[in-house]
Amino acid sequence: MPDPTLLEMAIESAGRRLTRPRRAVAALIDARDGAFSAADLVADARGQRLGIGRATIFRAIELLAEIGALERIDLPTGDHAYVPCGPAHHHHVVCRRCSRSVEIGDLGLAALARDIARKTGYRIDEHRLELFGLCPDCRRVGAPA
Amino acid sequence: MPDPTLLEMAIESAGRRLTRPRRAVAALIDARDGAFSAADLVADARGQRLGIGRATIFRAIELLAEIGALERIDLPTGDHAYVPCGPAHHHHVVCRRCSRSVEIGDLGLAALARDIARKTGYRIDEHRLELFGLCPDCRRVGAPA
DNA sequence: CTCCGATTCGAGATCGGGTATCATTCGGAG
DNA sequence: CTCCGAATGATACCCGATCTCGAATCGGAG
Repeated sequence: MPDPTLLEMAIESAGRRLTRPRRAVAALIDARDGAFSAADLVADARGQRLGIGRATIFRAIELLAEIGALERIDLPTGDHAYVPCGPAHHHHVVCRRCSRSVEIGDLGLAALARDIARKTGYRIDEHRLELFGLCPDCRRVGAPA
Repeated sequence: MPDPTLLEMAIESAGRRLTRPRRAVAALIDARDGAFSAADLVADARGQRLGIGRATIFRAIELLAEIGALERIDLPTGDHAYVPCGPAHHHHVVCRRCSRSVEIGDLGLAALARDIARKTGYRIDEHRLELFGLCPDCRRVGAPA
């Protein structure tokens, strides 16, 4: 197994077993380069006749999300998708056509959250910012939708 | 029908029929004062022996969301919930204990989005910011969780 | 007020993402 | 190499949400 991927290393350094099915799921995710749904991975696995069980794929996604190598985002449609990402606090910009996403840093949001906390009296524990649009490639190629 | 509620007026002014089941759903929502799930409304309706069909409740929610009187938010758990709200662009702060929510204005987010667009090259069409925490009441009452 | 067509409803089937169960297999520490 | 708990996979199941379709309702025209 040359060239252990980032996802594989993340699993290992989290002290979880690096099993064949998990490697396979990691490979599927790497092959995707963008946000994907659980159903996408299930379809990919079936298409490649990997003998990966449906439940295993969901469990692998759950695991990767737990260790912070994956994050669930909520599409404007209400569907769930997942994006691979690093451990630091950040947010995502997702292309609504090709699903490629980039991470962006905090960008002053923490300060904004504090501001909101002060104004509303709420204690803010958690926030989520998601941005959707067209990536540079899709802007060029497609109609400006 | 004295005292037409905001939700009912929203339906009417959108040119949609103001039917009895829709009024009933609007009343259920008004009685809730906070974020709720579709399942909550279904349970409420059953509890009150309103003869409202399941599908009708979902359709009413969909309608209210379409006309902007309701907005779907995505809880950190991945579940969907809905909050009644006005038509202007805004975001929500939701109490994770009692589900009461307050709207907050744009607060410079549009500018932030423009900034992000410039940095990433994406064309940002849509963004969503959701904040979760404890409302003032729940801060006082409960343990500081 | 009455009538009529379009809209909306209600009941139930169905769909699809996600989870639970459980016997079997596997990773990897020792 | 052995061994045991973690992980797997097949399957059944759960539940939120949607689809279908005949029946009931709404509300504007007359």
